[in-house]
Amino acid sequence: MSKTNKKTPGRPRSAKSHQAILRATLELLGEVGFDTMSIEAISARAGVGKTTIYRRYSSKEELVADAIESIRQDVVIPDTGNLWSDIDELIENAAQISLSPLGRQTVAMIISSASSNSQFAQIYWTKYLQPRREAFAVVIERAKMRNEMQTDLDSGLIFDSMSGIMLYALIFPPQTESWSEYVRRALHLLFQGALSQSQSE
Amino acid sequence: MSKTNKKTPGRPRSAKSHQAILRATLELLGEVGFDTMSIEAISARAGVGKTTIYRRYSSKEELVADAIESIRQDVVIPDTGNLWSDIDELIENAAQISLSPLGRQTVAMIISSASSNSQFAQIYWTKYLQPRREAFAVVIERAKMRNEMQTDLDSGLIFDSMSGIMLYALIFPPQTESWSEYVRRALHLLFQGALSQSQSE
DNA sequence: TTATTACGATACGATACTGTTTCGTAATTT
DNA sequence: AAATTACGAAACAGTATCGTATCGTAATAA
Repeated sequence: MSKTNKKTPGRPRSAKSHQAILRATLELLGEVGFDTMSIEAISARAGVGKTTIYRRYSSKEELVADAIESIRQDVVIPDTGNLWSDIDELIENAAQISLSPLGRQTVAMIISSASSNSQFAQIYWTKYLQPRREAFAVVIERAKMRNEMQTDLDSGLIFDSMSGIMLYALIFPPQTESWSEYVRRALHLLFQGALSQSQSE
Repeated sequence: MSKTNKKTPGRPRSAKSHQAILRATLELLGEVGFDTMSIEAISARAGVGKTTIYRRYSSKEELVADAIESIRQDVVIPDTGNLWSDIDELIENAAQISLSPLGRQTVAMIISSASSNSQFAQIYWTKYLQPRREAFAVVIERAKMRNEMQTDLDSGLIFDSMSGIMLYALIFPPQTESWSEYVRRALHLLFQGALSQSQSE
């Protein structure tokens, strides 16, 4: 029912144009942000007619949602055998994604829309954060089994706190150290209480 | 050298108009956000001519910065004699400010500008967060003196972590409990590690 | 009173984007 | 070959905002 079934007559939609549109959308989103970005600018950069975009998407929201969707990365579940090594991997992973212009603008979009309509925030939560939150639960579970953590802690709450700290560091970048180092230090503070008493360092 | 020295000839600028402009700016900022907000709309709502605004401010950024500046609240330093009571007060205070539409839009503005130009983020940091960060250091210092906390902890880092958690909860509001309750729970997790061993609850 | 500045209103040209339509051409199915 | 659909380009009317300029009026200082 997918590619093999080419029953529609007429010229098919160009996959090349489609890719170009998504690419241009992401680039502009990162450069100027959602509000400032115009359909005209997207079509110009993609080298396609405005019509081609309007034929595919009926709103900018729809287009951007699809563009972001198209680059969704696989969820990583680190398993180094040690909690802090796992966390370091997560930090590096988060750094790559969220320190990019696109990452910043995505976050900005979510927040500004969060007050009036919660569309983007909902989508982002469900499609991006939720799976990672669940993957993180596995990491925590392993740490508990290795006796690195207290067993009664809420992994979801830990994930949220970690995310919050990272988000804050994204907006107000540390002056005297790198983002990763700063986040690592903050998470260490967070986990001090989460660690078993035997694991004081 | 201020009001008493009325040496300039001609009609003075209307303080009433000035107030109306700032008020309208804040209202619209909360309602539609920075990008969507037009000078025309502000002047219309304030009941003043566009000219009057352009005479005072040369850019929207300048106007908004002044408007936000005008409602800057005094820094609160709670001193209840108990760390958790102090923190509860801070949470309630933060809830009032940041859960409002204006608070949300302010945060959104800072984040979206953080990537291209860091103007707002810088201003917000210097004028808003920095003083509160320092005030919080006092709260922590008192807690240390009461022996409620380890003495070697970095109060700035704790403040940043708290802010991050609050920010995250602002964007992705908890579904099953109130914002304040959720934040309180997260901060409890954070402070578990910060508390002295004798103060396990 | 006179000079000076601010006021609100309105008009202005300029720019930019919207979403639609029309056009001749290209690609694909039947 | 014929029918059908998509393509990019261009023109379109409509809307919105920009920042400036001009107006007659109001308020204040010298």
